Amino acid sequence: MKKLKFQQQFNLNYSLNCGQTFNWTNQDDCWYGVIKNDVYCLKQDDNVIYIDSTDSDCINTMKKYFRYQDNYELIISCISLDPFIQTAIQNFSGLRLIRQDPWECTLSYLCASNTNISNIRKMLDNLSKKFGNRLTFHDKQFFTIPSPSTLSNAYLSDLIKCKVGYRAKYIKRSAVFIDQNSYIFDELKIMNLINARKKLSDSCEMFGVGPKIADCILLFSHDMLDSFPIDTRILQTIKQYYRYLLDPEMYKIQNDKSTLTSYQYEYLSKIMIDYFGPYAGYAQEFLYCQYGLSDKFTR
DNA sequence: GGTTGACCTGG
DNA sequence: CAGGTCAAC
Repeated sequence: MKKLKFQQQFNLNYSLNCGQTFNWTNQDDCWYGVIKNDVYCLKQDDNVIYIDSTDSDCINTMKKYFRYQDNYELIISCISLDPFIQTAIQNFSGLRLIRQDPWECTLSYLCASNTNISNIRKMLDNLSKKFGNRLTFHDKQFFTIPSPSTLSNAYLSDLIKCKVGYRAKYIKRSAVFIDQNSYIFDELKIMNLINARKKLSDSCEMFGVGPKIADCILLFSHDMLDSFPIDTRILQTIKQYYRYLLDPEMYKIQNDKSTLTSYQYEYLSKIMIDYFGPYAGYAQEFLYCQYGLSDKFTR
């Protein structure tokens, strides 16, 4: 059992359970999860997390994963720009962005289109059980996220057995591409957000990755903290609380079709990033969580 | 270039 | 209807 003490605010439950990552489970008063080829068991007490793991270097892994070096106070003060987000920040104080492995993140969000969080969890779980490696820890079974190489060799029919539906062909094709071109993730890291998003979403090789999923990949696994993914929740939030930021021309976004055209997406993204600044991605995560709260009361 | 409908699956 | 994207107008 090792300890990691955070100097600034940190909340493990919010960070693991806010819809950024989908392969952590809470069992026996402990968060269990797999990163690459290791199992981690995490508990929080005040600003300390207690780590039990198969990874001998787990402290450093956790520091990276939970963005230990981010200046949390500074980031929060930069995005605390209006009463609405201030409320969200208070409600989810200690929520942090997570730095995921690029492929694990890509696979997760390939599963995420037009479905809900519990279903994303199930799809990833099915894929890991069928194609991942089995690990045993604390007398429990865990499975690694399957590699691009494994999934590139998978039959479409076996992917479909994992209940991923029409996403099977996205997963297969993207796995084939990443298996042979894994350097693309390094190329993306030195690009700016606009170009990186374009490269990911325009590439027909990254089949199934549009602008929204591209933004998630860039925010959660490429350190692009200005990325501001716009999903249905965020779109509703913008309509309700940030409409005043939009050009009058763009008011037509009010028509209640839930999906955005790529043009509308890029426009809204620019507006929100201009507003929230270089840490817009943190703002997005607070707004996403806040919507989860208010949704239950207003609908 | 901007719209529209189909799409696996589960609650 | 849910953390969207693709293919056809």
